Amino acid sequence: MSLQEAIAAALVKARKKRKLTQEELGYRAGYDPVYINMLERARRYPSIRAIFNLSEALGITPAALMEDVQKQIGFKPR
Amino acid sequence: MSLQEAIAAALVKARKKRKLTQEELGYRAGYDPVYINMLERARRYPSIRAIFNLSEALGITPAALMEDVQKQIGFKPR
DNA sequence: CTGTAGACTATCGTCGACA
DNA sequence: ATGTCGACGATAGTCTACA
Repeated sequence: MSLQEAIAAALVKARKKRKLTQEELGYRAGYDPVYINMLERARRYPSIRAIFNLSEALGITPAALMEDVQKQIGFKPR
Repeated sequence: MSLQEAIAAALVKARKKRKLTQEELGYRAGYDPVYINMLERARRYPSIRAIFNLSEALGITPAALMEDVQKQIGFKPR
């Protein structure tokens, strides 16, 4: 599983937990729904700015989102 | 303190803790030293990919780096 | 409600040079 | 060892439209 795919999966999971549509999330985070869709299909790497905006709209911390991603790709600092 | 500045501060702090130069960090993380310099002067927002690469080179987790940033800007999920 | 496409603008990240 | 510049190619993110 690539980093991009892990981010996509983490975003979908967090959004569904909050029972939001891609469109609602886009609106709340200030992004185009088409872009949200691209992120969830692993077509784009979000900037850290986007991560913060999306996290806030999702009601989770960026750190928590990162942890979810780390687990999926088995990240280990050296 | 802006998000950009918080990221810059967190990166400088982590790099100095590891006693690396900007050049060494750039080399280890696979980025141009000029770019590391830009990040540390708050001139660029790193992509999430860069965050992962930099974190690995810094020997910390991306989540830990994000927590440091969150604290500095007082991030609160709604 | 989600996925896809194309064309667009803004920003990331590289590179050579110099102080 | 760091800071700065300008130019550049690559990629983030927008917008309209349709299935």
